[in-house]
Amino acid sequence: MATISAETDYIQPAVTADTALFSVRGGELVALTVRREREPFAGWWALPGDYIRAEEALDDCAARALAEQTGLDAIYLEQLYTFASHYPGRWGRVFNVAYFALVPFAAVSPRNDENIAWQALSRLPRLAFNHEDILASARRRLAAKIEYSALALGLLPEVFTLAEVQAVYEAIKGERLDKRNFRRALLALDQLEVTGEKRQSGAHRPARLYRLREPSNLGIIG
Amino acid sequence: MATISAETDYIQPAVTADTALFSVRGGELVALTVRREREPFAGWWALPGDYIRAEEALDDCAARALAEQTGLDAIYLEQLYTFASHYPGRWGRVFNVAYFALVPFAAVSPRNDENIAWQALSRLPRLAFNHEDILASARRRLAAKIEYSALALGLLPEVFTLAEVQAVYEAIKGERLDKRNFRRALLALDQLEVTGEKRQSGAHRPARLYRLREPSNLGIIG
DNA sequence: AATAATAGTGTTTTCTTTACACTAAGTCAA
DNA sequence: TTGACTTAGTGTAAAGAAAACACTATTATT
Repeated sequence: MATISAETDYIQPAVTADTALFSVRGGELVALTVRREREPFAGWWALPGDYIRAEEALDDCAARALAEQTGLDAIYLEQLYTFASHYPGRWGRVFNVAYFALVPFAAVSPRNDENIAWQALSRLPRLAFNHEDILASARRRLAAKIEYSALALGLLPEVFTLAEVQAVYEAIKGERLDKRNFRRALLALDQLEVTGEKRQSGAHRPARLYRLREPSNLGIIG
Repeated sequence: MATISAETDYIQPAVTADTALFSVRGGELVALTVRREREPFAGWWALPGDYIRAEEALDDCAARALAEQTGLDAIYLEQLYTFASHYPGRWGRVFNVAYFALVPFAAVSPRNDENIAWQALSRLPRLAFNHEDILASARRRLAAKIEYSALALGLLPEVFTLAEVQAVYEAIKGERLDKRNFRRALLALDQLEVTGEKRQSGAHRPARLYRLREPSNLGIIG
């Protein structure tokens, strides 16, 4: 029987944690990218991420990179998949431990930094490394998860209309939903409450505004 | 804005692919373990796995380790989660990319090697490294996946009775299932066919034997 | 005052899931 | 050879979940 291979045989790769961060802007699903400053792929758009440090936990690395590069803090991150890739020359072997998360659009956009941008998934630019693969994989996971969880509530701003929530779900699932069935199911989650305020957005009846009842445990479901 | 950290800052860890391999023996869920021959944890039971080699893909590494250590070949492996751990001394940082898979019990048991053993999950010995955590995580994934897929059909031998399939599902889910409902749902998957043979196993009516219709695409579902 | 646009609301139908009990076919022992 | 025992095998009814479906309400605009 073969055993654990000889020590000379295994390699010493670099490990990164990279996050596919989703939001919805104008009913369209978007992902956050940051512009790389150094080689390789200097100047390219990439997912926020960093090399892991000695003694650092994977989750912590993903959270730290996100905080450093985007200012986002303390959001729910879920590990997605680990990708192995190989780059010629001195960069060598890289393992990407991919994470994904959802945030309200407003959580990042105020920071008007040219090196951070939301990209619509429907017209994504080329990304550095294998980040396009990571993003595609995260998008599939997102669509699958949303089927059986209240996960997408994490995408919402402070207050919102039910039509806006429906737009988020439709953007993620890529299909139209029935208004009455959607509202019934959403309210049955018992996570929303009415604010009493209304929002006027055109020459028509204004919509009631809602807020999340308990912002704490979102995304844990499922 | 902070950027990708300095090159001196990141570390060069070891990366392994380890597989939680499940089967069912006598209606009980079991996992395959191999005995470690070298330090650290020499003599302990561990999950089959190995350090990844230069240029090797993660999936290939998991498959190779499994083939070398157990003789199993060409089974469906699904990546589960990546764990980071740290061991004092010269072993340093290790990342375990965990996989999980299901096989018919007979696929491994004939090989009567003292250094390979199926362990009942209900009375698992201490395992090397963080392999108990990996196994616990894999068991949760298994239970979740089986809810909405035909995954557990991968656990079956060449031919089998419906009662045996039900025992597999009951072992994984940890609850009793209704015989009629189970059979109806199972046959509705349209993956089984009758062999025409029967199996006598006691002083009672013999059971019809079934086989898988298309052994190829199991586990892909869900 | 009429028009246009989105907000908001229940019921019916269909499908899925669950609960539930008896007959069939074999072995074994008296 | 017959009765007792054991597991195999089968259908239907009820409950619950999901899907289909259309009209009234409220505001701005002209």
